[in-house]
Amino acid sequence: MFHPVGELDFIAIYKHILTFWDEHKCFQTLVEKNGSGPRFSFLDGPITANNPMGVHHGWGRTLKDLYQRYYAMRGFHQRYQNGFDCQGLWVEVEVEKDLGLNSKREIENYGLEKFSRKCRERVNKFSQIQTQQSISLGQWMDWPNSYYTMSDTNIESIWYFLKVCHERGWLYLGHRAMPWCSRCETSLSQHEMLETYYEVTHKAVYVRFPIKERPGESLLVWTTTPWTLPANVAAAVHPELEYLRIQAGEHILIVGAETVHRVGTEGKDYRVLGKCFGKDLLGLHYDGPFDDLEAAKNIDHRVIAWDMVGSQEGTGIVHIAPGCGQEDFELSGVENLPIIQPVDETGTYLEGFGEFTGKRVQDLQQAIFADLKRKGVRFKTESYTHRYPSCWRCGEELIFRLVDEWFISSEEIRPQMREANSKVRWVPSHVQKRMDDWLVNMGDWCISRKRYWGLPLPFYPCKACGHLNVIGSLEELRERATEPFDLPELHRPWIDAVKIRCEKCGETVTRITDVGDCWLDAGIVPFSTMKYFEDREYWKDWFPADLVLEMRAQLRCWFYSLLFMSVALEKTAPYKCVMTHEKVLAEDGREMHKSWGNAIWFDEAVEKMGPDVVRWMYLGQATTEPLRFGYGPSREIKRKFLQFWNVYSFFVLYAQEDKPGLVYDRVPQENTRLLDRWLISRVNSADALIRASVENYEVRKAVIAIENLWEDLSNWYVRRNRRRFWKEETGPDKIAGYQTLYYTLTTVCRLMAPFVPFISEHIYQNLVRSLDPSAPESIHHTPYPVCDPGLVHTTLEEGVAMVQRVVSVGLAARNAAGQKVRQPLACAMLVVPEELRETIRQFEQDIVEELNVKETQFLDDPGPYIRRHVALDMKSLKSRLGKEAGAIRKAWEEVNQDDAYDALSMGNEFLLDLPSGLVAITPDDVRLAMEGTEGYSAASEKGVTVVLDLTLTPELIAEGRCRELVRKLQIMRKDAGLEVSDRIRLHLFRGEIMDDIVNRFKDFIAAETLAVELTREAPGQDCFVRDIEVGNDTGLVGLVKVA
RNA sequence: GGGCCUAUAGCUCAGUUUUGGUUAGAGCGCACGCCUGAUAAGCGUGAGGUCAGUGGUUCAAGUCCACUUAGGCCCA
Repeated sequence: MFHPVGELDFIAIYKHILTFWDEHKCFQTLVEKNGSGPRFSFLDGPITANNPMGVHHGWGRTLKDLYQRYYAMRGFHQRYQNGFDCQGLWVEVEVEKDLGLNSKREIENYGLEKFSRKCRERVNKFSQIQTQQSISLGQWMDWPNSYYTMSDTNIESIWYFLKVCHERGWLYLGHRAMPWCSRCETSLSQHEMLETYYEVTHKAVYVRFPIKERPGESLLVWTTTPWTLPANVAAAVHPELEYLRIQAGEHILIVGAETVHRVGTEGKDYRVLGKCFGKDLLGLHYDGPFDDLEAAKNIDHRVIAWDMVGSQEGTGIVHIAPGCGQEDFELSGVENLPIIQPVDETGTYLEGFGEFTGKRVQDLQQAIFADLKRKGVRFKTESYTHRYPSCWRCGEELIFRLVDEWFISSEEIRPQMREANSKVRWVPSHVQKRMDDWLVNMGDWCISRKRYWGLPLPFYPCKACGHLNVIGSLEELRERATEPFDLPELHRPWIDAVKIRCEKCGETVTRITDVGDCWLDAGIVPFSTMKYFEDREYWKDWFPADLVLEMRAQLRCWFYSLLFMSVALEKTAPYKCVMTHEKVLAEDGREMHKSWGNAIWFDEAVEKMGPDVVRWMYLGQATTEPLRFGYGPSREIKRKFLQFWNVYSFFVLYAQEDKPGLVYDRVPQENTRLLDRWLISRVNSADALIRASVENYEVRKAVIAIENLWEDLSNWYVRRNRRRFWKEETGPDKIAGYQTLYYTLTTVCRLMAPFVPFISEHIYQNLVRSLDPSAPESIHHTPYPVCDPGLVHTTLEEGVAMVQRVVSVGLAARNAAGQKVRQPLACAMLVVPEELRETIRQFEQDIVEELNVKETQFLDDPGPYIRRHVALDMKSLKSRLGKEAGAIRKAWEEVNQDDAYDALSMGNEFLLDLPSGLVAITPDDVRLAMEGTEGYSAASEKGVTVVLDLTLTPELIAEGRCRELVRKLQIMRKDAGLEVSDRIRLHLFRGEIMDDIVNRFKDFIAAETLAVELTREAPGQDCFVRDIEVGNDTGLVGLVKVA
């Protein structure tokens, strides 16, 4: 039979169950069991195997596991392939830190071969750690079969993709200004700019550009990046904006009309001389601030038109340096501007920049300012706070510089991607529009990185003939290589040694040294991991994925690269549905931050809360809102589980005694009570709701449905049925009760199983497997329960809900009258909806017991028993009617409250006759209250009114005192340290009340307190003794355990 | 400057679409109490809301529409 149930210990349970699954190979059994089932294709987004997992990873992983487990219980065959993202700057930067390296030069000195080995080691180490962490969260995956984006297969698949792009003419080497990290010495692509903008305060400078054609007059230009001034070639104005010619001190300046206030303090120290439009300034020439430098010597600085110039920004005149900004660079094409590239990869000034040469951008500010001052063109400086991008990896502020990078053109594919996106189901739906916005705005995809540990781009540009050779596979590389090779892996530096023959001219060609954007690595996985090249039939079975699920930030990373590559290769989206979730915050609503002390580590969360609690926290949260993760919420969750656990514990406690013949997976049919059928109905209607919610990606709804089921099970079914299980004999009624509870507990566990795999397995093992060894070995091998509509009784569920409300309202009426529940009352009169009377009548006994009344009656009209009272809401009246409110209050004292109540409670207005005329009082102006008339107490809520008859007969009073006495005896039993089943001898000594009560209720008292002997003699030395007070009487009581 | 999301009790959040409809709900916290055969558990009652604001549609708006404000996210 069952094992006794101890305390709820999530940690012990999960550890035990993990071992159990492992020893019994439960996951493998599941995969085999569903091997011939319909397919559910889930595609796992690769997690970067670079650090231990954080709690923010747990959300997605829990959702992923929920869906895989749910569809597994529904018999679906799945791949269960986990993925690791292995390449790119992420890994390099961490390895650099470990090795104490701090630049590309240091890496090269260290040796690329050793460096690549270290990167691989790191990935291997953390993929193992992350695997263990995921297992502890309960994730079931085919772990040994995880894919790694650094694998040769993955790399070759990307090569194929790149070759396809090349064949379509999409691939090109671009020369552009890119956001650049001078520490990592690489550019950042558009999607790497995500979450890289921070509030930064910079020193901004106003600089004069003296106009050649107008001696003594200058353009005033403002910039937050003074280091770019040596690269200035032009000044841009908006042709349609108004500009002012002003006298400021000794200078005459040209400034935008709307920004002129910046020139001085509140406009006091300048004088307007004239005005003009931007177009009037076009073509003017000016002296650049650094014309003395070799690199800027022959530049012809002029004023150009640009309609992106904002009227509020800076001075309305924009400094243009095409070598230092993307928009500036684009403008240089339109305006045919020269381009000055001031810095190298490390942000160091190149030759030709005088004293700046050899210095880094970050260290130059003072020198530039000093130089500008010396030349007399520095107008003023100011601190300026704005959002500025920094490197997402190392935190270094980014600069913009001109670089050669490889791009995939997005013009041709853009409409196809938008079309494909329109067929995808996004959860939540508005993300689809986000994706479309992103696609509309996406620039060409910059795929090259000037780094080491990454996908080697298979580009072999021929210096002799200019032809670009793109290799599409390892086999092709072998065929075209100048000599045979043996590579340990497709990575730098090994691959760099391979040279090929140009297919055009036959010249020997070397690979470019660039590696690829890591989103290429991740975007190819629907092909590389689904046997696109080896087994097309298999691929067709699994592509496109039914579900992809990641945090929303993946929109322009993984979701984007997946879509791009899949549309390029197959003209279709690789996913049918994409579910996204928001980010995880600390309990206080802020980001988790080590230094703020609000961070919780993943391992710590699992070890302290238990994985089931962690999962419940994730699954109970709307995926559209950030999750607040913390110990406070986890305690609340544990309490909810405890409610269910206690029912389980209660059931096992009694079932072990009585050993009723229980049958797994059978709905009790015979001898059931109405409340049994109600519970069975609740389970089945919840089942339907849970399934629908999960399948519609409304996981939270399912979680709430389960919690409500726990609540009804514990707080109504068990509460109302407890005495049924105390009975000595085990008759048909009791057996039906057991089977109902058994059916419910095991079914609810199976409903919960995909959500909380550990605790549900634990209970299943005890309730099902220990009883029926032929049942499936694991709860996760059982089919997900199917709602039987024939067992759902809507009227019954509504009726019980109404009974629950009657009880609640009745207790409120008791509370209002100050009558404790233990004092029996004669009658509760109920006003309830006509159509539910019949159902409610069947539960009269429940109402009678819960409210402790002798009987219930239905009432058509509570009128004679209640007094209505309408209180004015003076605030509302004052705001609506002003001064009249006082007069209304006076007049209100004369109003018949019943009439007013009736009118207002129906939502109508009530007309009040004032000397000044009729005033309409609306339901918003009042508060409706109800109280019992003399001798009655009443309360009302949502269509239910309960009137209690408060009249106490001597008989009722005596019974109340008896219950009081019994209660105090029970406390004594507990204080005496007795077990609940211990039998006692009871001494009721002294006190008149005893005589009366004992005479009337002797049997009742004996039964309730398990007294086998009840005596009026004085308690002896062996007794636990106490003076107690009942009503106005006191007495001496003793009790002692008897054998 | 453009787009998307959010705003409900002290706190954390349901409810809002499909389908506008009685007195807007829960948990936590707080106050008071009950129960004592689930017991280092369980339960009840209460206080606490101008449903961000304004306007509109409607017999009827927390719910639909428009605008405004505040916060968040994204783009530029």
